[in-house]
Amino acid sequence: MTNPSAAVTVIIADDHQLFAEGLLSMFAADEEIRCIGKAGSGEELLAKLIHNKPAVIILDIKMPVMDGIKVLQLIKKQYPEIKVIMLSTYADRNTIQNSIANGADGYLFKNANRQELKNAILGAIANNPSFPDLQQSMDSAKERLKLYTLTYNITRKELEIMDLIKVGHTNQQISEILFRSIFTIETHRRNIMQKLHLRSHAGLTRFLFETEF
Amino acid sequence: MTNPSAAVTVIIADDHQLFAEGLLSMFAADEEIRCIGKAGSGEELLAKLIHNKPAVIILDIKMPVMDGIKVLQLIKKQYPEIKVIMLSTYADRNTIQNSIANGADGYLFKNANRQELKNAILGAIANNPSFPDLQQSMDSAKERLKLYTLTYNITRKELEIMDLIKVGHTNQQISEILFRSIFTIETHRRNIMQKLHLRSHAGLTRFLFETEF
DNA sequence: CCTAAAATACCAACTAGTAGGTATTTTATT
DNA sequence: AATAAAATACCTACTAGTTGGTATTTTAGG
Repeated sequence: MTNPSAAVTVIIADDHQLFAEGLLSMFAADEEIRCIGKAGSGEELLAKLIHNKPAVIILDIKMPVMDGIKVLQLIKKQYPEIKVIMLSTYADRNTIQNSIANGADGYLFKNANRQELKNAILGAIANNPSFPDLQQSMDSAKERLKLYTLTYNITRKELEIMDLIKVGHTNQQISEILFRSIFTIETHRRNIMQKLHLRSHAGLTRFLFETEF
Repeated sequence: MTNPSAAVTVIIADDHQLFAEGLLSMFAADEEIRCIGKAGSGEELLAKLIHNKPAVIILDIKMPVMDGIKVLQLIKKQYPEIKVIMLSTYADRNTIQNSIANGADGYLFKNANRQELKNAILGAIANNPSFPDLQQSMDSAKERLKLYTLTYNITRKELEIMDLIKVGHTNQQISEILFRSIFTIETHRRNIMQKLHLRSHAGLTRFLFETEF
């Protein structure tokens, strides 16, 4: 280490031990980043913070019982000086905006790479928060469409509706959001289910989450 | 390294780069295990295997487009000598049994720790596959019940029904599985939704997946 | 410009789940 | 043995989603 005192201290909160331990080893040899702990739940993290305050927290959004956004709120209320980077498996516009609204200092996907995570950490302490860019989101949406088109022949509109179904909207709500007749939405939905070989709404929701759609 | 030639070669297949890279660094300093690659999808993995055969593959079950079980089948068909350890976020009895039926050499949860993963890898090459134990599953079910009871006051029966809902069963099907009246299931479901402050089936399914229930 | 695919819209009959009730039986705990 | 919680069961009216049709308009590609 060239300058150990300058290393950014980090705590990782993720309910998957393997993931948390992986990140720990990832930065074990890093001079700029020093992981000083991990937590398997929001509760555990908050307890740890009482005696051990890092510069940055890497916070998984999807955790049992207390979700990441709630934990973010509590941290920012009690320790506004600690930077928090949210980690998520997928891009939900709502969650991203919620994170921003609650003072997160970054938002990263789990399929980011090591360098991107490091940049996010260093960016956070430099008051340079990084969030998924609109343009980039569009690109990944295109990627996804291409993928789904190839395997299931899902069209642009169908994908759009799948997103809205995943967020939990009913056909009625979707029809209002898209300014279309509910019959149109029903038709799209029917086509989606046919293409994915599904038979029920539950099956569709299941598919959307299981494939990390 | 005391004996480099004896190191078990491993390839990791997971669509989350951070996770895969984390595991790579995790065993970077390990003498017994040598990670020789990673893949972000089933397709990428299969392509890699043509020129680069490891002793063990660590295979995430939940991957876009081609799911882990399908990948497992293809691997075992073409390269029966390669050991495959399945990785999953949660314990779905069906998936575990499917993995066993298709010749997997182990099944691990993502909230296992480093040592458990290492044991699974070494166990796999020693023809000593490790799968979630029935007794252990029961214990984790109890843990989960305790957790949900504390936060939401979910009862044993309600938890049982939540499991069946998650798998995609309708009230009718659940009533047949449990030999109970459909009215009973409806009542339970209503109580579940009330306790979790949810208003629709979609919301419930969403909850079940988002909280990694 | 033509054409095929995609998106739009509608109808009717049906199945599944929700909401607001009530009420009995079973099980666990003092 | 008393009691409280949990599990069971039923009814009605209602909302949401499914299925099997049909048909028109828009859009993108050759």
